[in-house]
Amino acid sequence: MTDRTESNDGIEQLEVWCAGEEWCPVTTTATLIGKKWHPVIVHRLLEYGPSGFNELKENVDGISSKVLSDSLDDLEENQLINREIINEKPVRVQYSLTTHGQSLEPVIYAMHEWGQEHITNISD
Amino acid sequence: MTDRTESNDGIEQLEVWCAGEEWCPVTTTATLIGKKWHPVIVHRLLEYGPSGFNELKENVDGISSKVLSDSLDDLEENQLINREIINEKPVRVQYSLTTHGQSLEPVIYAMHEWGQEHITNISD
DNA sequence: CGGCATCCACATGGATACTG
DNA sequence: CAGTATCCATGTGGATGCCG
Repeated sequence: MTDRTESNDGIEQLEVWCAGEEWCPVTTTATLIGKKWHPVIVHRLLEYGPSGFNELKENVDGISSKVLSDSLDDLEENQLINREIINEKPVRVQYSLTTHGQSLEPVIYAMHEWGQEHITNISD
Repeated sequence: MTDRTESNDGIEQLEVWCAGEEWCPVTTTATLIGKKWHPVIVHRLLEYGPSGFNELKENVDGISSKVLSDSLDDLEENQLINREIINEKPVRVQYSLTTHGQSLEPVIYAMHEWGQEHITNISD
């Protein structure tokens, strides 16, 4: 399972990132943000900055309250975003990225770039 | 919804990637690979090169046949991977990345890097 | 070896309504 | 404004078995 580096026929130029490791960073990252809406939410927070709930709802292409709520919970649990009540009455909440969340920028950016370059020609 | 660029308080250094656009590349990319196993599968194909089904199954941390099969179908539909029968009897199938799939390398790599840097200190 | 079929539990997601 | 509650349809995932 681990000693397969010699069989990299044809892609030797590719650095073998985690061969022989017990856990895989890609797997773990995918577990955290490998959901349909998570990257989008992070992206919106990166792009528009700290946002309120409905503001986020508007910006994330027609996500429902429930799904957004669930996703935000999930992201907060994983310490990627911050939930802050900035006003009690009327209730005003602000979601922002934690340092952790902000550090995802390269990932999101890579996704964005890839999307721009490679998706239009698939169409559907 | 679109004229919010002036409210980017504090993150002006961030290029606004797709403000005002109808569709969002991040969303579309997330739709394609925003699943728990998809990035991992792509990663394994990047790392180990073309692989057979069970080989892939071994390398993707204990994924079940069904889920792997479904995922491969999905990825193939989206033209990210290639399914090639290289032997009829005994059956020998090889999955490899298409050009499209290979172009995901920066995305996967970004995920890998992020995982390495930021996950160990969350622990759980 | 490379799957697909089946069964079944559970998660996810949308719609709608309602609250403080 | 910021959600939660509820209902319900569909999706997803694991286990197991079987087949060429």
